[in-house]
Amino acid sequence: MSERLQVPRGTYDVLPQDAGARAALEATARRILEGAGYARIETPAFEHTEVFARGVGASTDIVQKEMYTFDDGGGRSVTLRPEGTAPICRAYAEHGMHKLPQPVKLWYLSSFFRQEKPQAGRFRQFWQVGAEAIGSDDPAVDAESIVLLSTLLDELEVGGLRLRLASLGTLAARHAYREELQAYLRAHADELSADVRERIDLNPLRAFDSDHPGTRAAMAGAPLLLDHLDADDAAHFAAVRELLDRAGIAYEVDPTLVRGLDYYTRTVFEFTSDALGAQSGVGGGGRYDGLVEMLGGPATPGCGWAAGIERMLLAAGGMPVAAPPVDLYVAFDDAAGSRAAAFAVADEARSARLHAQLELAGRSRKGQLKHADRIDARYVAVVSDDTTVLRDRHAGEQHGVPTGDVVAWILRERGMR
RNA sequence: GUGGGCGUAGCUCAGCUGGUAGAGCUCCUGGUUGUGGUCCAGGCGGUCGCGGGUUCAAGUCCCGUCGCUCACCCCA
Repeated sequence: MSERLQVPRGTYDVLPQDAGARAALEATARRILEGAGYARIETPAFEHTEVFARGVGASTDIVQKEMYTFDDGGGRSVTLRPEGTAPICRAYAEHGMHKLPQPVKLWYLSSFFRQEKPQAGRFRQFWQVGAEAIGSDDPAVDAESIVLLSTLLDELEVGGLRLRLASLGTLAARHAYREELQAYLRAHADELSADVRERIDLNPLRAFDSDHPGTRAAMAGAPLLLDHLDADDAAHFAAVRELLDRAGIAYEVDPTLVRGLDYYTRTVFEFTSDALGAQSGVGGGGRYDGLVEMLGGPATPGCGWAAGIERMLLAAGGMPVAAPPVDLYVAFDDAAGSRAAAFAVADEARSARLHAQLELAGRSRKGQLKHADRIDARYVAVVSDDTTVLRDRHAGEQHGVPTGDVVAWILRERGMR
């Protein structure tokens, strides 16, 4: 035997026993999002690398070290999509969707790829459901986005949820703040942990999350981005909060909430679950008012979110999904040469829209009946050329039926029930 | 990239101080039963992750390596 192959690191097979829960999640997402007027979109699994380099931001971890980038064979650099928002904004610009009624509301359920070291709730190919509303800067868009994700998580019974909310202001305000924070950190460098000190240039905001005592003390006096919003951004944030309050959505304002993609402006939010391990984020998103323009489209506001399928399923616990009912299981005696007759019965049953399964494993009579029990078939037909023994497993009775009449007999019985 | 834990049948796992592999479940067959479920018997299935080393002898000890997993970082 050759060496046994296995899936690449960070990927997994969705086996039949797990497919039901995923299908149920997809159905729930579809109902909620399409009910709110979102239409499904599917973009390619890979894009020109430029889409992410410009959209997600060249300085982010995603672009710097997590992308699967390769030559497409013709000298162009392409990248397996690491996230969904930039490709959708690329599509919005490419197809001139600014001429449609605004905002254009789109949802997706797709797989994404990041070259990270896998751990609980983190994979190299992972699935996200997401929603984007592009073309309006109304605070109601932000609030509606959050409410939709909140509804989805509630309906999926994702446990231990917490919602954190912040506003990043405009890109300009954010960059100005970043420099101010870096200056503050450098001024207090001797009070900070080595870890935080090393990251002043790369990720100064992380200093807020440190549990190092000296760092915590120093950060108590650090400037906060929320205090630096201009009047429009502050008003926008206040409006979003008011709508959430009226909708009865519980949240906490977290001035240190950062998201690792450069395109966010104004509102950002994240749902976490304490039912997960270290990767506690189940879903999050925010507003990205400059993104469409960065990708070559007209200046267009937008807002959206994405939630991890694996993490939602993990935090929701496995909800068992019933197997589809089997109406008829067609058994036969191969030694008696009844295979062809049985094959015809199964075929006819399926034409009549019955869920029918044919014996395919050469089982003994006992094995066939055991299998009928295992798949919980309503009827078992033991077929021979002329006469079939048709057993109603629920009623516990059986009849001899001419083989040609088996399907008609079942349909008639079912009509009478 | 760094660190912790783990790698024995499809699954869950036993194999004590080294002596050339076991159980339960699953699947299949036969018997029993009311033609299923129960019960009994049998069968399929493993180069003990891989490669070296020590030894008369290694799943069991030593070294290396690969894989899985959890955590750091970051994110969904």
